[in-house]
Amino acid sequence: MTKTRTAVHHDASSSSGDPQAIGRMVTSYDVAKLAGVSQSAVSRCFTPGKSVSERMRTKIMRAADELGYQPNAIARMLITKRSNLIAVIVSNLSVNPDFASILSQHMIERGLNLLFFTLDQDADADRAIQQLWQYRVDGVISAAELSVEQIGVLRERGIPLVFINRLYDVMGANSVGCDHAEGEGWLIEKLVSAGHSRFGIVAGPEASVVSRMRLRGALDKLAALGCAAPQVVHSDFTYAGGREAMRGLCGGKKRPDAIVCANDLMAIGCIDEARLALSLKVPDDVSVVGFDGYAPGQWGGYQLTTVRQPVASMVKAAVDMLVARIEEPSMATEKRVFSGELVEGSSARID
Amino acid sequence: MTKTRTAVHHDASSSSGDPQAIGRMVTSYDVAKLAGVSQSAVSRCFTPGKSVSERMRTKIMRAADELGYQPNAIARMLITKRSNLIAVIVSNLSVNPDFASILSQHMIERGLNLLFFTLDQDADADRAIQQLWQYRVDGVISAAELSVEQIGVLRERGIPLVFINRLYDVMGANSVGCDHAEGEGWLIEKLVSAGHSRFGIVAGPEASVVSRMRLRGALDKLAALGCAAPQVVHSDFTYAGGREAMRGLCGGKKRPDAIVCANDLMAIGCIDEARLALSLKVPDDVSVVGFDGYAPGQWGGYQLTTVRQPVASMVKAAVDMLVARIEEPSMATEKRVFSGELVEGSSARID
DNA sequence: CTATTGATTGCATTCGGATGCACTGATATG
DNA sequence: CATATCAGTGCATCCGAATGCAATCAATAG
Repeated sequence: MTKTRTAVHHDASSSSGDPQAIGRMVTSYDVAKLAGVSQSAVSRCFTPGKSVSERMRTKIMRAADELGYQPNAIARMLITKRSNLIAVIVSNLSVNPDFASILSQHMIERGLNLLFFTLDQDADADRAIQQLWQYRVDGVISAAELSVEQIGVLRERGIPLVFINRLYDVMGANSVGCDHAEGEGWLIEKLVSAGHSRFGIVAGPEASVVSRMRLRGALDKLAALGCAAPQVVHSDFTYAGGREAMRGLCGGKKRPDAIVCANDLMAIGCIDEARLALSLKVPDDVSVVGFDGYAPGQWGGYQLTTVRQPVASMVKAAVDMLVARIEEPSMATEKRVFSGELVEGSSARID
Repeated sequence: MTKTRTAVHHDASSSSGDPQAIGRMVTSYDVAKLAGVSQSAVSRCFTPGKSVSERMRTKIMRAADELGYQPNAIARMLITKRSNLIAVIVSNLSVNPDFASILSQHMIERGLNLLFFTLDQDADADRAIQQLWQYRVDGVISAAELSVEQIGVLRERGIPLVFINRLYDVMGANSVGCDHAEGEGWLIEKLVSAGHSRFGIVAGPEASVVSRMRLRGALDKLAALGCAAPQVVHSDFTYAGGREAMRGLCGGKKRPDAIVCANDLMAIGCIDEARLALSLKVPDDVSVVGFDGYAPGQWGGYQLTTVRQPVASMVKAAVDMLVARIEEPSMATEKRVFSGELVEGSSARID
């Protein structure tokens, strides 16, 4: 039986006059045939940690090289039930551009590959979850918000999940994040102690968890320091949104002397609006602070005072946590919270 | 035999006291058993275009829903030899941040999924190629430069490849790109006809194909218009690199009156350097133009004159071309070149 | 010299869905 | 009424690598 099969394989591969020319895949049987060993031997040879004699290894490797053989990950996945695939979910407005790049490096080091999903519409999340399940990914890293139901689906199916930059209090949702409230508190402290008293806050969308945490941090600190309640407007995390928000905040009679933005991009918008449209000097007339560590915020024209999120540490932690969970599924749910790093730029008057 | 097998499956799944709780996967056999039909029927039911009666379809679908069945893409891939996976290769400095997002949308529409590779080190490219081959991706879109050997490997293995934003003249390399030379020519024309005569060019790295094409376009047009040879410096496509290049160009006695940058980010760096360090007015003292359509370039402070690459069209074309090639592998190699769109901002004096 | 141990190796089976083939009815045609 | 046609269906097999088990063989121990 096995012999027949091997023969068939050989026949097929030797009929190289195949016009389609895509050439039948080289399989472990082909290598086995050429090396004069069994298919099992070839398989073991390509599976780290299996016992193979040196003689056999070199024989097989020579044959494999000659044929250009690479194990078929698909077939391997089917039997081992390990795909070495990690699904990464990002929403279009989320995150840092180099997030994907950093993540990718960590994956490479661990021999994992990235199945990438972006969410533009709400329906996309369900589709993504369906797809990643069909591909039997080993785990999921999400930089986008998911509904409780969606998290539940992953939980039921036993797919390890780690949120990055979103701290959830949903059962089974591991997460890695930045302490938004703490960082926002630092900014407020700095601003208050430098004498600012009329605060304007440009928050993100009401639905954004991240925005809510940052807002809460700011409000709590202001209250703790006995400051007057700030003027709060909600925007959309974009540059244009920041400009518009600034226009709104400075329209009234008592213009704020400090603007606290939920992210750097909006802060940049605020600065541009202040300088270009409102003829205000930053930071002399108004201080502006952001949150994130978005690279353009550090350009010469802005030099934003902000809290930089430790993206590299967060990504590393997320991958570590995910891998740990894959290897030990019963692990307890865990949150890892990193402090941000205060960046004192010249966009705010803080002595 | 089949019955035995089905029975085994059922036994396993009914022993739900399983502590590991990851719960055996639900297979088409389970669904077939519950619906009282054959496994083939279930398979046909989930394969578009196969003939199944309405009665059977509803029966099967009900059973599938009840068990939460989703076909296992891995097993399907193994037999159909179609993974519905597209590898996307980007180098860390390449491209537009929203490139991935746009691409993802097109993929979703076609039922394809994205296997994502970023190249940070040179060795990464070979690793990526090895991996994507192991996963038997249906095709590759590369926004990074690959060596002729690497392209050759893909060709030999019959994996369709489309470059995006890199036009190659290598056999078998399909590509989609922007007409860099043309766009650069437009910019030069505008600048010359507005009276600029002393040109400084900030090119990208010498090795960058894109940079070379843009440089060539500028030089050719300048020569065609009978202008004096410009001063050319090579930089690295970064903000800091742009600033440094500007410092270099303006160090001599005869300062250029127009700076042509190989991308927008460097142009932004040039503008900041001019304004903040050299106390030059842009565009009064010096005009600066870029290339790309990088969003921050359009912020109020910069309003860059540039050529916007039609990213959306390019991505769509790349996906179309790739899909066509997957379906008809013998298709001739093709290049699709899009014209950019001239954006006349206020960073250059062009009347 | 024989028994024991442990490292290699091959065989047969398995993963889960797709599909060629043969078979069943039912409808359409002459 | 006999026959051609065809949509539906089940059976058996296949895709390509991993692995439990048994067999083999060499080396060490007694």
